[in-house]
Amino acid sequence: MRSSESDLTTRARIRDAAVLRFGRDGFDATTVRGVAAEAGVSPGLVIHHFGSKDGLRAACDEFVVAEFLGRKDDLGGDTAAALARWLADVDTYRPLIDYVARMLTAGNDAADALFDALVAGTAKMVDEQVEAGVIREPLDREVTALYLTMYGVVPLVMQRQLARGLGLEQLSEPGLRRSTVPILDLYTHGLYADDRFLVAAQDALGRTPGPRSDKGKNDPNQDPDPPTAP
Amino acid sequence: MRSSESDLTTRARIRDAAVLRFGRDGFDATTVRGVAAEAGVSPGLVIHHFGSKDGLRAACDEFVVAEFLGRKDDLGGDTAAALARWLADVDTYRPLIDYVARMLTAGNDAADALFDALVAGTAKMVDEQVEAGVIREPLDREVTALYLTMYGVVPLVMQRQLARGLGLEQLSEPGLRRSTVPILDLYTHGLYADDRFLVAAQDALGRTPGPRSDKGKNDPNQDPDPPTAP
DNA sequence: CAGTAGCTTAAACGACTGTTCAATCGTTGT
DNA sequence: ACAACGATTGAACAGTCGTTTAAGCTACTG
Repeated sequence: MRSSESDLTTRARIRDAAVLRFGRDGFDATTVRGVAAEAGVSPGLVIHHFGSKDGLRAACDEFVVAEFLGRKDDLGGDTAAALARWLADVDTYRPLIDYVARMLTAGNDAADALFDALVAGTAKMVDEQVEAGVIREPLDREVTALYLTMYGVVPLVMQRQLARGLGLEQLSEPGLRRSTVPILDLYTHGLYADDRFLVAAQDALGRTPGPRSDKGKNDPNQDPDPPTAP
Repeated sequence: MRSSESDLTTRARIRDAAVLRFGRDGFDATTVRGVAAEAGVSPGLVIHHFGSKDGLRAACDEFVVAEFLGRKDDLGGDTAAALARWLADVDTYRPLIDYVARMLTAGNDAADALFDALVAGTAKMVDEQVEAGVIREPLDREVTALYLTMYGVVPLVMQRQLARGLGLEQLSEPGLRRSTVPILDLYTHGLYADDRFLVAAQDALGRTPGPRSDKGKNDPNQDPDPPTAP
């Protein structure tokens, strides 16, 4: 995904064309013939190099993940930094971003491995920064790291809706810039003015699923995040 | 999506079968023949009732969205409550949940309309609860509502990864229960121990994109959420 | 009872799909 | 120069897809 045109192996050109198409249109909607046309070769050559369409997908998975994790195989490294690096330059990395976004909602083994690496990276970061006093001690580090990871990648997965919500044609760096401060504000001061919801949930869930939840329950104000269920 | 078997119009049975298949396997991977088999009818009948596979999708979109927004067409209503209601009883609503999750990453007009309704509902809730003093005044209500909406639906969109991260086969009510308190903790106390990141970002972005960002920039600790870009 | 309108089916059509295959081209090694 | 081998192509194959069509079935209306 660097040189714009030739001076690349034909195999690499096909792979790049596939990353582009898979990311832009999705795996099912992309045809071998389409990839071949994008790469300027015949359909048969695509199969010759990758065995099958699924083999092509596997090669793309491997390439994009390696590109994303920066080729250093020490998982749990700087995944968040890599994500930020990509998003800071969304126009050049768009094909890779789109591909990763598709992967994260795909549901195959490669996608699972990628997500696990992201969660591991976030968990490592949480541990380090809690140690350093930058982050509060979360009530549940594991679950917190899991949700922080999901919150971190959801702008990729839902980039269409995010761009529309920001009033943009497509995701762009200035658009994302507008998000930075409000999100840091949320992560710094939280959303709620006090801890009444938290206390209510702790009261209701702390004991074995009991009856009396006379406070957290049917107050008209529901929060927009995952459920509570008395 | 209520009665388990018959006493339903054939058209409704086909529609329910389609919601199930579209949600479980995705639109492209679902065949008209598969929907017909699921509903116990012939493929031709599916087309007879809905005109085309895309017509079937449109009917499913309309049905699921109506079911989700509770049939009250006053958009911006209790969408968060509806979401919580579904997730509190994830096993019975799984087909609808899966379908909505697919919609939100689909990229058609119906999906856009659904997401807009969700954002509108969240924005309304933010306004009300800020008024009531339950929620702090966010720095940017619009962007905050947008991200709160995405954070609210990401457990649906990434339910596979969420379930895996929680150590479950598939999303279940007890699993989600474990998430409640840590998330409320995040929304109550925030993540960071102090406001150094927020202040740094405000310093860097407050003025016109200037040079001097001697603090917020290259500190080794990146946060897992969308980018910052000096 | 006759007739008509809609529900339903089985079979087929045409367009696409991933993949195969034989043949050609270009390069390299000897 | 020749042989050998991988790269590459165009055409073809078999399968699946969405959709069409003609015919049968059911149920209600006159």
